[in-house]
Amino acid sequence: MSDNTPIIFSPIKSRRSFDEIALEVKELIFKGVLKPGDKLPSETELARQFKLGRQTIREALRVLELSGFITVQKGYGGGPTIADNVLSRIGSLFFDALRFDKISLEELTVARIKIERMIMGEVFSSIDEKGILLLENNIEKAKHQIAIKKMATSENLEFHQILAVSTQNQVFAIVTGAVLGAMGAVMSNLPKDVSVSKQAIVFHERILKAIKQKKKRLAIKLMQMHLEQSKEGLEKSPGKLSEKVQSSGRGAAEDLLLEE
Amino acid sequence: MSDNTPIIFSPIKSRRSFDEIALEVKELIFKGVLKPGDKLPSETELARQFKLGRQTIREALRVLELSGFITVQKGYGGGPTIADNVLSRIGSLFFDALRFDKISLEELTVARIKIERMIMGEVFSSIDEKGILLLENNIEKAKHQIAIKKMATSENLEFHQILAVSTQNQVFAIVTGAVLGAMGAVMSNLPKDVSVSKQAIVFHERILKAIKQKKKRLAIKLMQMHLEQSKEGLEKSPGKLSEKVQSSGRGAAEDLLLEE
DNA sequence: TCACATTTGTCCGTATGTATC
DNA sequence: AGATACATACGGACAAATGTG
Repeated sequence: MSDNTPIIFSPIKSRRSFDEIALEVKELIFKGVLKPGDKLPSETELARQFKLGRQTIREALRVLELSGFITVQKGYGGGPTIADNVLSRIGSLFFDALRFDKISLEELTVARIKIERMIMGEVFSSIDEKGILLLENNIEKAKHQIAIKKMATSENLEFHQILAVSTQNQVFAIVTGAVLGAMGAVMSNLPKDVSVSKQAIVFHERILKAIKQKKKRLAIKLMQMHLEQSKEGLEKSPGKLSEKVQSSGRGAAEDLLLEE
Repeated sequence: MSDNTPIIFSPIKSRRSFDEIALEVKELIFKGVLKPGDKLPSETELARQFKLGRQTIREALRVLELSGFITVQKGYGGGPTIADNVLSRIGSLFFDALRFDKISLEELTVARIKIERMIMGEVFSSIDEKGILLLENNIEKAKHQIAIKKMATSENLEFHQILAVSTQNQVFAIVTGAVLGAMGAVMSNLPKDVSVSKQAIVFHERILKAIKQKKKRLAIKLMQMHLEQSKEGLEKSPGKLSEKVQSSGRGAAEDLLLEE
């Protein structure tokens, strides 16, 4: 009940030095002083400049890394580099959230249908030639997989991601990426059946055709049918996502942490 | 081209010990062995159990903290506690993405309208008495804020979150939580104007009324109007978010990092 | 109010692994 | 192969915060 209080804000109690350092670097990035590809000084050098210990600097770098602002390479010529991974971090956190909340397969597929239906509606006002080309190439790639008797799961998911990207709205792209990531994880735990991939490709071709012909209602309808069919396929393999997705950790830590 | 491939997974090159520790703890959380509220052992104790240095443990804790899985408190009785802040982390990363100019305010608000419109459609088939009660309570809380001449921003955002939760679909709740988190971050950087909160509450009351009367089309229409109005309000504060949000950093780090 | 214990935050010095030249 | 530069990791120490008696 009290758990329904909104999420949203974390109090600004950053009196930890490494948080402040991370914040300063972020500000420099937002200002454009530091751009993706730029290299930050090494840990020891940063420690010298900020007059802080290396441990503190390291934790600041962890913060920046986990927020998608830098990557770190070791070895000669390595060190922290400004990156642009915020979106992919959002995607992977989203996937974590799915697992954390133990979302059911039912919920996931239902939400996917609604979301992709909505996106299909958006695509028509924004897709360009390049987007259509991407879709065509994707279908070719998928067909090639089938031709060599392989599943085309990731190619087929990519079809939907391309559609989301075609809305020209990153928010849709992020949300879809996250949901499809979860779907991919589910599907990777399913028995392989090439005919499933084949069915999907047929739908993708029909959807693409509808897009080319600017038949919006048809495209939306086809998408709906496509996803409903896919949903039914998934339902035949029983179980919750929370059970499906769990990597079979052998629980080394389990005993330790709980021995108390 | 190759950059269009979906986000989703980061390569598993985690040869760093702290990444592995973080992963192990995450798995325990996913499995349900560790639940929000549970306390982890102290840093020194963890170091002992995992047979690692305290520094390594600390970095693992940073990873977990930045992913929203734990919070850390200092002092007696403090230490790491399992938390459920993944959504708020996603929200703040969304906000980072906005400032990084990866997402425009336009994109965010447009996406929000489409998503909430969709959710409004779902609410009718799933909301129960409890949900309606939550909405009523929320409006009361918001009104109380206004009564004492305060903004009701977070209360008003919560209204929308409650709607998303009412769909009984966690995916919608998560997506909405992330988007609203970003909206909240945006709004917190806007000049305070109680009349804005007031306007929103009026709409919320009308929407709630429509829900009670099972007038689906009306509710959707009201939601759309409400959000369009809110969007216009945001657009009046001129410029891009990236300009608005900059905290006037005095650039202490700037000179240092660039002196090379 | 005053110690006191616990735990994070921060520092230093040192050693090891790793990638590049 | 060897030297260099860097991140990774260890151990020990002290400061600062926070709750208890």
